[in-house]
Amino acid sequence: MVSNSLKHTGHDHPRPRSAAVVDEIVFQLAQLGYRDTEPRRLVISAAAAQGRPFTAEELCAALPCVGRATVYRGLRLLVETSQVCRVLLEDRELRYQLSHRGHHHHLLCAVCGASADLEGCDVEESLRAAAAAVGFRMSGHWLEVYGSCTDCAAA
Amino acid sequence: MVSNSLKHTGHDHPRPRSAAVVDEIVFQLAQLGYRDTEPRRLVISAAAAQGRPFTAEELCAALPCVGRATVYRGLRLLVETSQVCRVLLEDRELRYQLSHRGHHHHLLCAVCGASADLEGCDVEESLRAAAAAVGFRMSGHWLEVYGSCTDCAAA
DNA sequence: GATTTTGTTGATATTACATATCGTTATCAG
DNA sequence: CTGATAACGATATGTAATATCAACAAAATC
Repeated sequence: MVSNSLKHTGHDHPRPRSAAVVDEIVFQLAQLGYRDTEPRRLVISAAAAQGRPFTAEELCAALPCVGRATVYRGLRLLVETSQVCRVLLEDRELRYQLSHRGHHHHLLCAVCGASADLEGCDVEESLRAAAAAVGFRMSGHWLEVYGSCTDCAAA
Repeated sequence: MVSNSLKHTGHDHPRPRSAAVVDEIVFQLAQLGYRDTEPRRLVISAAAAQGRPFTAEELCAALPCVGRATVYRGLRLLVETSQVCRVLLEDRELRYQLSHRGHHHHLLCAVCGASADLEGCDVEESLRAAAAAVGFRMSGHWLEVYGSCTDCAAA
């Protein structure tokens, strides 16, 4: 049974890295009362296997044996529990990717589609101050940065 | 003829402010080779009449006498020519609003839907530096700030 | 281990939003 | 005025996501 092998945490046979990620997320969900199901594991596994930000449809295509509704529901659940975060492309296409941190921003390569996390940037306070100047009380923000990654900039 | 009265720029009868805005935008479009048509003026006029960020559907509803396709085309033209800018709500709903400036950001009230422009905030350089630290060459960014306006914060 | 409870699944229909098509119409240059 | 062509609009089509609901399976209870 696949789910058994995924639950297995021994070291005798090295498993793909992603399996550990799936186990971890399933565990997090269990803590919140969400069940451990085969289709849900498949969705998580497929999401973890993506090398770059992906769309819901791409996940559906990668999981022909899982119903569309289940993929969408699973993805929404992952977003709600902050296991996956939304990424907005320059052409405003909505994509997703695993998130390992809390609040952060993305650097998106317009050429190859790669994504990197933006570190060491605290716009938070300067935004809050600018908002206050206009009488706004800031509660959140959304930021995406577009450009080209090292490789694509070189080529 | 309505378009004639709109073109009129005399001062004898004070016209609604928005008429001047429409004339200005129509002029800008003419500079770019776009024709001055009645339906297009209606779209621009309706967009200018909105008190807050609006959706394409809202414009369609406000303009029952103009075809949907025309409203969508007009809106897209206005975005392409930077006369109108896109606003992304927290629930990722896409809205529009007249833009009087070049690049700027929006403060969006989650309660009443009001929007204000964010001034005196230059995240540009700090973002560029943070991106460069990861090897990215930044070409642009998208930022929306959410919160509550003065009135809604008080209530 | 069997049974009950209830969250979950998935085929399908439906909704919402946006664009494509294409014959007709209106604008504007000459 | 007249012709070339941009623009219009009714409609069809496409796309993305959700709603429905009977059947199912995971976890709890007995």
